[in-house]
Amino acid sequence: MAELSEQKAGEEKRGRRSRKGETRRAEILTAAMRRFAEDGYQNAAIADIARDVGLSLPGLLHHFPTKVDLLLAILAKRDLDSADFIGLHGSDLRRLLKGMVAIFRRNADMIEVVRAFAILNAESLMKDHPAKAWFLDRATEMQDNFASTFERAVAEGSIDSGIDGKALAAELIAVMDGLQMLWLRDPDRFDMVGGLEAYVGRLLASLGLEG
Amino acid sequence: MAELSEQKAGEEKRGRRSRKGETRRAEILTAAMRRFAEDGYQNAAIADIARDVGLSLPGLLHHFPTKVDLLLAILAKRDLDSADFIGLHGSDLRRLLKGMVAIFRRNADMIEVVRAFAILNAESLMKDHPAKAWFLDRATEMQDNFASTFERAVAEGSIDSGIDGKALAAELIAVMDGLQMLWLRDPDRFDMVGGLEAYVGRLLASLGLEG
DNA sequence: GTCTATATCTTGATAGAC
DNA sequence: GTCTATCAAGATATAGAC
Repeated sequence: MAELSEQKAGEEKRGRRSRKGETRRAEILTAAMRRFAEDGYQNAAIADIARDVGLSLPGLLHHFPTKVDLLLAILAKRDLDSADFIGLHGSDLRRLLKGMVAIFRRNADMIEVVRAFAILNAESLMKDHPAKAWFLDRATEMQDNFASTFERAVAEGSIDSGIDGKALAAELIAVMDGLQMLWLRDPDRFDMVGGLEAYVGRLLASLGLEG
Repeated sequence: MAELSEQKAGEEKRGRRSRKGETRRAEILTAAMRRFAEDGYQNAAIADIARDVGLSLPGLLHHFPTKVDLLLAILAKRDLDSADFIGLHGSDLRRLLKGMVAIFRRNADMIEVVRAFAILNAESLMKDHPAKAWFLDRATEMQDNFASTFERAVAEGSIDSGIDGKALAAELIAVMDGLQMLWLRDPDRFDMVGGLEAYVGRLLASLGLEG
């Protein structure tokens, strides 16, 4: 939260002064994400990222003073790009689940981005990782959103009152994360979208919502 | 495969000469796993591992000449320890699924080991990671085992012939991996075992195998 | 089997010129 | 905004003594 507003303030300040500066920043972020997707954050060398965009290392550090700043900028950008998911917040259960399948379908064409965030997500489990808090917050928020959608469905009587919304929310996240990992390991042979579709279909059926 | 037999040959050779040498090796492997669980393979410093067992860095390198050797020894040990899972191979579907829950229950008391392998598993997605092949092989094998159990159940007529064994096998692995990740991020608040139990229960019910 | 000392490499970051 | 030059730290690995 604090990082996000700081970041936005920084962007505005620079944006006012130079349009080309913003382009550079965006180029760097794209290159960084690609490197993080291949080597993870800790193992990627910012000197390589600099060379990818035709800069020297100090040239890159002029835009992002430290490696951590670069990482946090990527996470902040992701927060802004997550508007599509936020749009699903408040939908009914069926719509939410179908929406997640749609997001997966779109993600299947953005393997670099998916890979970067899957790697960073796992990496953030490590001790003292600078993205630890961000991924924890994001996971908690997603879980709460899903849980409240399940619970709303119970309250409206559209699904059985015996179900555990929090547990199903966690399971859904687990399935999505797990399917992504399998897909990343073998993108050509594994059908991530079909996998989620099958799971969601069976889940809806078992909740009596299919037809 | 090649690494494993090489490793076993090495162990036999040393084992014949000194029993205390084997103890040292085991100590080092335990310490290494703990470090890898915290920092990952790439980020962990073997000098720290050496200090954990009261050795200097060259002292450790006498037992494992390179860092990669240390990693491969851990993976080879894991292969030997996986006997419990192999015992489930060939069981019927119901027994296999209940067996996986039992393994999860036992794993819930071994968080360091689970964390180490979850971290290494994710890390192995990275480019040129030395454990890449091992984790790919292991995932493929598990998937094949699960799939053939599902397919056997179909052949025996105990479940519907419309089901896709390979897809369900992948889904099961995804759920287990995903639940593990959620648990590792928040071990006190998240019930990994209960999560898998709920999933398996619903899966069996939807296949008409509960009661 | 274990140590001290050292070589070598890589990395993130700074100083200061242009 | 970008560069050259440089630094300081940390890592793996080796040499050689005990």
